[in-house]
Amino acid sequence: MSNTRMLMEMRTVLEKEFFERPAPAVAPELLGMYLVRRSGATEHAYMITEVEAYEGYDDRASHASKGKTARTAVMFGPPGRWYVYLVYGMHEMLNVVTGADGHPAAVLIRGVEGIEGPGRLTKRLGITRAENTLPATKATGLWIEDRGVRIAPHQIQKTPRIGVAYAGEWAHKPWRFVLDKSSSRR
DNA sequence: ACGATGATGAAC
DNA sequence: TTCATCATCGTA
Repeated sequence: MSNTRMLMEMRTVLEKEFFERPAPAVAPELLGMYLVRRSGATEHAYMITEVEAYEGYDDRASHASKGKTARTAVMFGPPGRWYVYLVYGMHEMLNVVTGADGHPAAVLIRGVEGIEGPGRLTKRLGITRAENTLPATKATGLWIEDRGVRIAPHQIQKTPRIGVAYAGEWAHKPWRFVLDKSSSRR
């Protein structure tokens, strides 16, 4: 079997260790990975194209900055679990918990190939708070796969996070990472 | 530019 | 128990 063929067929479910790092390190590496959804017999995979990092207690844009509560408890738990919450009374937001157990951090998945916007994404894939706290590292209902796509640094656009103007200095951190289609060829 | 729509956290 | 706020989106 050729090397190329092996790469093309590579399908590795991301493990807990992948997520056991600071969110700003994990987030850009999720670009090019595949969000995989199984509903009954059908399975769909979507390449991740837009993410945001929320890191630690001090990040005022993060829900964790208010401390551990019923909602945010999962952020304080082990890495590699889903954190799904409702915002504006109608949109479910999909996050993966990162960092060591006890350290609150997560990456918000804001977009995948063909679906722009965190609310649209969860609606299209049928993701709700029912997924909250479930592992993102088991190939059951919803998980993330490495399918061999490698993203070069010049294809990643860094910007401040969206919708966090209330967060003071933290609003300026360049912790939103977008896969830039126009720079995908060199 | 604005309203929808309900959970959350903090104040009372 | 009430209140302001919210990691957004569709319609105007």
